[in-house]
Amino acid sequence: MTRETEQSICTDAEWLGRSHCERCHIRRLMFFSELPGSAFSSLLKPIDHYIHPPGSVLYEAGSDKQFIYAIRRGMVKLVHETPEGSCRIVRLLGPGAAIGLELLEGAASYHHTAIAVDQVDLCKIPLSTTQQLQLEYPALCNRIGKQLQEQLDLADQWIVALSTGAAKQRVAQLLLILDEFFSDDNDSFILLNREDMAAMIGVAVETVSRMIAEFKRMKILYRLKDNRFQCNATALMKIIRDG
Amino acid sequence: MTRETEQSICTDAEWLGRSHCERCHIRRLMFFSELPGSAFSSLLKPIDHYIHPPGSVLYEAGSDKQFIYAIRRGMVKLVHETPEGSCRIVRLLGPGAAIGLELLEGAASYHHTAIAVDQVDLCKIPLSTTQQLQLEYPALCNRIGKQLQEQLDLADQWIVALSTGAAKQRVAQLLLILDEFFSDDNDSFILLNREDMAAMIGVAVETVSRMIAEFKRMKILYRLKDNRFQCNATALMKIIRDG
DNA sequence: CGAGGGGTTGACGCCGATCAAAGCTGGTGG
DNA sequence: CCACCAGCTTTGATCGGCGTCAACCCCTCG
Repeated sequence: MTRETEQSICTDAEWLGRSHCERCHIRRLMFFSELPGSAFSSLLKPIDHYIHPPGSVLYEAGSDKQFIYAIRRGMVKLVHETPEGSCRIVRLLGPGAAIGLELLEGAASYHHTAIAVDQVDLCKIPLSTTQQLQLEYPALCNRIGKQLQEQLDLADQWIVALSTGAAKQRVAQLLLILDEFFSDDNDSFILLNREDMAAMIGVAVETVSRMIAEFKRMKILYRLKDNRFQCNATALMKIIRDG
Repeated sequence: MTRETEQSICTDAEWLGRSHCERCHIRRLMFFSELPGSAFSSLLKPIDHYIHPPGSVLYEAGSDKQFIYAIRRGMVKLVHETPEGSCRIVRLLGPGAAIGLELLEGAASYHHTAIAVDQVDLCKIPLSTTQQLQLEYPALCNRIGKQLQEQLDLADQWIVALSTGAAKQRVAQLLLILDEFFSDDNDSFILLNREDMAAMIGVAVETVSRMIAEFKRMKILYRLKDNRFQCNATALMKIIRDG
């Protein structure tokens, strides 16, 4: 457990050990919140707990791995890569979200590439384990349905907020999302790099840079420390409304 | 049943009568495909069958109706309207799809406005009926999960294909989608009006018109009869690749 | 100290939004 | 049956926003 504070910069995930779901302190957030603690005693395959450094690939689109992941900490981006090399980020997920759920609905392989944005802490759940639990506890189905519905809502929001309107408005919407869903105790959030932001809203890197720089000059966006930022949500909403 | 061929132009739905799920000839496509025929004998509330003329509103975002709908025939658009009056279409659904599923996952109201694009034929399922069946037949859960996953995949495709790249490429992608998912026996599909297409890909009506007109001149898109069209998929894919 | 990667800024040209006007088409009523 | 109208589509002209290329800055790391 002393490893928890380490963060080596390598592309391999760090194995933190077996997950102890029955005494997981964030289980109510998580995928298995419906289950009794006793459910985990008879699992055929273990659920493991890993830590991934920023930028590491959790899984690749099309690969046929057999794991679902539950995010405990950090941000994960789901990326769609076109054969021509350009890529578009279709979702940004944080603690409590589960990824790779398409495997449960019969997909032969992952539909996206999943990449850690910052340091990510997650539980790796064998597909067969979920299926086993699903048979024993039908209530787990509701949890899966809820996860899917939440991701569907996020995808719709992505279309409406991040893929519509002028570049300035999209950047403003993105900042509001970071502020709302990814801010910590002191209401500050990590400002993603320009490339990621560009891939989220579908504009050029330079355009994002210009908008962010302008927001900084206007004091609508300001640094707290390191790359933690705060924003003036009211001003951003005004920009989204009035253009 | 003689009413089936009628199509009065009014905003009210035409009631066709009780659905007979146990002998529905497209049930394997539908929401209740997992259930035995006997499941429908003890329903507390009826499942009704309606026909809606083009343009009629099936339900409005935010309203708290208590029905889920299964599409039997026709196309339905899910629309997000901004307070400023502009709107964006986030999904286009056809036979076999179910809409209003967010009610099952605890949403207090519909997340979108649903509007019939052409003549739509659907089953109106009371929320309580689905919940009742879900208790009796946990397998229904899988079906719901599958529906949600399919819609999530559609939403992701919407982001990647219809909200990314130049206007010409987006229109090409849209035509490919219409060709793939909404074409009938003779491989022809209904060409949506320019306003709807514009709301799908997030560009101006005039721009869509220019692109469509250009495709017609290039013989990549050609009318079969009325407003049924065919397209040259290979040429469209080339445009998407090369710009 | 130099190299390299990410961020910022400038210059320029093109795509697409906007406004305006002119076809087209189906429906209505005389 | 034809004239007319309303709504949709097409096309043109113009202008601004944004993509592209390039230079430069700043910070980190070797």
